[in-house]
Amino acid sequence: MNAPYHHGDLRAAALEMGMERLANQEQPDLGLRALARDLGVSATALYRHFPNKDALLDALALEGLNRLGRHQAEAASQAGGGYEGFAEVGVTYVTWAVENPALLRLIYSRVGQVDLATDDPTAMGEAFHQLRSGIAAMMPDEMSTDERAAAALHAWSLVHGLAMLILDGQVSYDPAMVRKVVRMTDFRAC
Amino acid sequence: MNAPYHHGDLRAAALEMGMERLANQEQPDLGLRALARDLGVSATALYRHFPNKDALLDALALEGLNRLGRHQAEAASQAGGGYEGFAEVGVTYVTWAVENPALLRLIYSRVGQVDLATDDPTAMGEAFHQLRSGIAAMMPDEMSTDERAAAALHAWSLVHGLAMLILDGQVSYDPAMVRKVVRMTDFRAC
DNA sequence: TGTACATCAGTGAACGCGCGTTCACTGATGTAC
DNA sequence: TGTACATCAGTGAACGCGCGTTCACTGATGTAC
Repeated sequence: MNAPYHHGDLRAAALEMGMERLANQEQPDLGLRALARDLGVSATALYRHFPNKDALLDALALEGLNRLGRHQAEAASQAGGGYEGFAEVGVTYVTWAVENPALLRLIYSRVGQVDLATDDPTAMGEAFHQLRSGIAAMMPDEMSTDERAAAALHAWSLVHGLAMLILDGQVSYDPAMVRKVVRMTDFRAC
Repeated sequence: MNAPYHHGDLRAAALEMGMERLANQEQPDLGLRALARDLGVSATALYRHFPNKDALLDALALEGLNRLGRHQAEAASQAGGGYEGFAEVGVTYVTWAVENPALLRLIYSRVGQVDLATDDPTAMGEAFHQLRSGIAAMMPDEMSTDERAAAALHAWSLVHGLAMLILDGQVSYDPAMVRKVVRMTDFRAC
């Protein structure tokens, strides 16, 4: 656990503590009062930095999505192009999900709803768009735009579904199995 | 809405009303008190039929899983064998999920946790096992047992992931797109 | 340099909410003799 | 046939909980003159 908040940027401290809480949970349930308690601060203090709880959760989800995006981008650059790189990035997605279950759930639960109240309603959509286009960019060159979109959605669905099945306890996490299952998607051959 | 409960089997009425509530929600949040209110019955009355809220939710999840299983089995028998049947069953899974978002979420959220308190803790595991083996049975004959398991997991992950992305509002529901994406998994060719 | 004032991040008390669960109870139904 | 009794599905009141949010407030910090 972090040290309780003393002085400084409470907004940053709240996000940090929130991320830490999420890192130690399976479910993304996060209470504003509980978080304030962790910070050693009154619940109302948080209202100086977030208009309401939703905004706090949105900020956490956005931060999480950015981390995921960075992680994926890094994996993509390290793995190089071609099929090997593509498969590696897919495995990386599942691994990250397994390591950040509550955060992944929070991300996907927050993006769906339209949040016109948030100061930057498009931020998360933007971040997701990057994630998606990152996937699409790894498709074989000879594909048409439509084919790329479908193939990207296929790949995203596969790794996301596999991750969710593992997070929900349907499938035990086995890196070798993940690798094997991900590599069964191969757009070159077919 | 159903008519409020008058007399008869309250347990059955509660399950029915619960299923109806879930059918009209996006999220699987279901309160014991709220359900009792819908039934026109005191909250405590439900304790005559369920030991606690968890048992109620488990019963609903089990019922939902059975419905899903029946739906999948029916689709499998109608679609016939071979690749066409396999792909059709996959599309059916996604369609059912889109039509029963809260119920699907409830199912997957309940199965994970070990519920030793429940009178039949293995019931859901059993039902899921059937779902899984139903998928595995559709794999090409020439596959080894290991290959079948991996291929079944791949197929399950794909449709489940696609369904979740749609339920979470990441991807708009487009039957033609679903069909296209599902059919990109083809274990014959590769 | 000192004083008046605005700003603003924090506080604690309070509101109202819905929840799961417990408790002692009532009243109808069925059964034994 | 009538009476005593057990069973059991329901009731309403109450407990304690944690939550998100509001309100009027305090006290430190910085700035203008």
